[in-house]
Amino acid sequence: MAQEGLQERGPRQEGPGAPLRADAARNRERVLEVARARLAAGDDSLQLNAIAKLAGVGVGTVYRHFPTRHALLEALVAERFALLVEQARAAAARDDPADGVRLLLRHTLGMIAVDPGLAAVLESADRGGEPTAALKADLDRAVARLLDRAVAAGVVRPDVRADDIRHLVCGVQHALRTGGEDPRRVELYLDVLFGGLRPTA
Amino acid sequence: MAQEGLQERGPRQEGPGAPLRADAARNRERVLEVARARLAAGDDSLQLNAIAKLAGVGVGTVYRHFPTRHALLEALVAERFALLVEQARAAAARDDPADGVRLLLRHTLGMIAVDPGLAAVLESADRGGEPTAALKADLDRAVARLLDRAVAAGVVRPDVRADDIRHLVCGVQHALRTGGEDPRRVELYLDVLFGGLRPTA
Amino acid sequence: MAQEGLQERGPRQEGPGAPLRADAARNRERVLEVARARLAAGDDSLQLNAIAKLAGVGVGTVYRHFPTRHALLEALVAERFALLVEQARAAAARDDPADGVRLLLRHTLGMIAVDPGLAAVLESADRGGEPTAALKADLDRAVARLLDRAVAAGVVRPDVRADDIRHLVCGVQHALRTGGEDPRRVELYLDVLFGGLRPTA
Amino acid sequence: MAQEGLQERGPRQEGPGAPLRADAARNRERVLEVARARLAAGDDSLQLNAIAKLAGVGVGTVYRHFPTRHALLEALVAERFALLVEQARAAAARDDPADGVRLLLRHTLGMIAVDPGLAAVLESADRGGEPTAALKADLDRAVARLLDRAVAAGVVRPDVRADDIRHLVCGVQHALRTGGEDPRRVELYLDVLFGGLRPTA
DNA sequence: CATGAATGAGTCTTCATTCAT
DNA sequence: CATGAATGAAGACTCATTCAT
Repeated sequence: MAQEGLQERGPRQEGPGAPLRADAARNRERVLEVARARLAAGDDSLQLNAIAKLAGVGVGTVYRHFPTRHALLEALVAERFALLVEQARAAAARDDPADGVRLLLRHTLGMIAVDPGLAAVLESADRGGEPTAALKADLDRAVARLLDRAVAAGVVRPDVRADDIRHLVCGVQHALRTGGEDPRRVELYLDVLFGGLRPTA
Repeated sequence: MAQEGLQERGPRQEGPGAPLRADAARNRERVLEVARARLAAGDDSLQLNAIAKLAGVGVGTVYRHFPTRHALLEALVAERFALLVEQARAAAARDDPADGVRLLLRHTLGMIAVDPGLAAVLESADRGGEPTAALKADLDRAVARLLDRAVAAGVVRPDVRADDIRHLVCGVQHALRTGGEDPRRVELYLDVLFGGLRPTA
Repeated sequence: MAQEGLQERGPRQEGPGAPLRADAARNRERVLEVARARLAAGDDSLQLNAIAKLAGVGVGTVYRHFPTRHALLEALVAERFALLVEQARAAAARDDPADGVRLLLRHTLGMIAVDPGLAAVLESADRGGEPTAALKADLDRAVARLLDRAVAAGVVRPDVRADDIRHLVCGVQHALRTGGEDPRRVELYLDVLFGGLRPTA
Repeated sequence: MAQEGLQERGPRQEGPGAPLRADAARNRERVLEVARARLAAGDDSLQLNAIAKLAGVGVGTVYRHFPTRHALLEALVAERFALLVEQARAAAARDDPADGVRLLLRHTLGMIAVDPGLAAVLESADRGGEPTAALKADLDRAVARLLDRAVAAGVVRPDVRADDIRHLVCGVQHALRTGGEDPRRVELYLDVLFGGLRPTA
C-alpha cells in the first residue's frame, strides 16, 4: 500500500505525462540505490560525481534526474517517508493511545536510524512547493490526532505538538548516533522521551 | 580560574614545556578569536586558510599552533568547557539533588547553545591524550556524583549514567536548533528531559 | 522573391532533392525562429540543446536539419542576405553613383546592425559549397558594378574593391556596437566611411 | 621609459607595500607570457587551467595572481597600453597635426594588431576602479589634445572625439582581421580612415 | 618561529554529440 | 524521421597542506 501511494506520487511530480522511459527509470533507480548506500555508509556528502561513477552512469545523467543535491535527498527520502506516514497512521489507530505514542516514537526512531536523510527532512523547516512538505503535513496530521487522544487520556502533556515530536525524536536519534551503537541506550532514551511526555504529576 | 586551568592543561601538553613566546601567544589568541567568531557566525567549516587571513597571520602559523582542525576546535572549546565543569560542580553541590539536576541540564544546554563546538566535543568519543578528555572526565565525575544523590533521593532513574546526560542534552540542543528559535520549546524540551529522567512510577 | 531565391538555393543543396515533409519543414522553421530570437536577444552562443528545447523539438531534430552551428547560422542568415542583395542592386541602379554608395553603406549597416549573424557571414572567408557563397558573389557583383561607376564619376578611389566595402562596413558596425547606442555616432561613422572612400584630393 | 612607467604602476596596484617575492614574480611573469602567447596564437579563451599547465605552475597560482580572466587580460594589456599612451603622446607632440593624426592611427592600429586584448580593452566601456581606466583616460587626453590642434588646422572634422578614434581604429582592425593578412588593405583602410576624418569640403 | 606562495587533487557543472527507443 | 536520455570530456574553481624564504 505504501508502495502504491509512492507510485502515485513519484512519477507525477516529475512532470505532467512523462512516464519516464524504461531505461531512464532504471538509471534513476540505480542512482537512488547508490546514494542510499552512501548515506547508510555514513557519507553524507552525496557527491554527484562519485555517485554517478558508482552507479555506472554518466554525471550528466545524475544531473538530469536530480539537478541539485537536495533534489536527490528528497527523492531518496520520499519513499521511506511514505512508509513512515503509514506507520504513524497505524500507531494513531491503536486503541490505547499510550501504546500508540510508544509505537510512534519507536517506529520513527527506527526509520531515521536507518535513513539519516529522513531525519534531515523531518527536521528541516518547510519550504513551499517541496514534495515532501505534503508528506510532512500528512505525518503531523496523524501525529496530532494521536496526541489529542493521548492528552485526553492523560498520558501526554497538553503543550506538546506534532512538530515537537518530530524534533524530539530526531534529537534522541542524534544523541544515540553520537554515542555509538548500544541497545541499552536505545531503550533508555526512548523511555526517557516517552516518560518526559507524560503530564507533570 | 578557568583561564588558569586552561593554561596548565593546554599548552604544556602541546609542546615540551616551552611557555610560548609572547608574540606566539598573541598569534595563538588571535586565531582562536577569529575561529570563535566564525563559529558564532554559523560557519562551522573552520577553513584554516580563511581563519589565517582574518587573523592576520600566515597559514603556517595556524598549522603550527593547531595541526588539525580538531585541535583547533578543542582549544576553542577548552575555555568554555572548564566553565561548564565549574557549573556542573556547583549544580552537584546543591542541597536538593532535583534542583541540582535541573540546574545542570539548563546550564549545559545554555552553554552548548552558545557554543556549538562545545556540543561537538561533549558528544565526541573520548580519544586518549586529548586535553579535553580530562575535562570530560571531570565533568562526568561531577555529574555522576549528582546522579548518585538524585537516584538515592528517588528523583532520577538508576539506569541513567553521566555520559547519557551529555548525549541527551546535546540531543535536546539538536532538536532546538533545527526547530528555530522559540523560548517555549526551550522550556518544554527541558521539562520533557527532566521529567523523563524520573523513575517510572 | 527573396524567399523563392532561398528556396531554390538552400534546401535543394542540403538534401537529395527531397522537398521536405510538411512536419519536417515546420520543425525546421521553428528552430530557425528560435535561433533568430536568441541571436536578437544577444545570445550568440547558439546552444543547440537550448534551441531544441525552446523550439519544442528534440535535439536530434535540430542536428538533422543543421549538422553544425555554422549551418544553422547560414540558414538563419540566408533570408536576410537575399534581402541585402536586393537592396544592393537597388542602390547600384541609382542614377547618381554617389547617392548609390551612400545608400549601399547605410542599408548594409542597417541590416547587419539588426542581424549580427549576417555580419559574421559577410566577414567570413568564402568556403566552397556554402549556399551563402553564391549570395556573397551576387552581392559583390552588384557592389562592384556600383563602384565602377562611382570611380568613373570620381567619387570613389579606384583601389577600393567590393570585398573592402563588406569588411569596412562590418568594421564600422563593430565600432558602433562596442560604443553603445548613439545615433550621433551612426551618422558620424557613416560620414567618415563615405568621406574616406573619396579619392584623395 | 615606458617600461619604467609600467614598473611603477604594476606592482603598486597589487597591494600597498607588497613588492612580490622573487619566485612569485617569476611565476606571475611566466603566466603572463603564456597567456600572451595563447592570445597571439589566436586562442582568446584564456582558459586558466590550460595556461597554468603551459606555464608549469599550479592552477591555484594562476588564480592567486589573477582571480578572474578579466584580471589576467588587464594585466596582460597594461604593459602595451602604457606603450601606446607613450606613442600617442609622441604623435600629439608632432609639429604638423596631420602627421600626428596619421601617426596616431598607424601606431594604434599596429599595437592592437599585435595584441587583440588591447583592442578589447580599448573598446570596452569604462568600469570604475580598473587600472586600465586611468590609462584609457591618459590616452584620450593625449588624443583630444591632438584632435584640437588638428581641428584648428582644418585637417579633422570638429565633431570627432577621442573615443571615436578609439572605436574607429578598432573597427578598422576588425575589418582587417576578418579579411586575412594583406598589406594592401592595411594601407588602404588607414587611408580611408584618415581621409574620412577630414572636414567635408 | 612566522610567512604566505605554491601546489594540485578534488569537486562541481555545462554542453556538444550520440544513439536507443 | 523525431525524440530526448545518456554520455563524458572539458573547464572552472576551491582549499587543505607543504615548504621555500
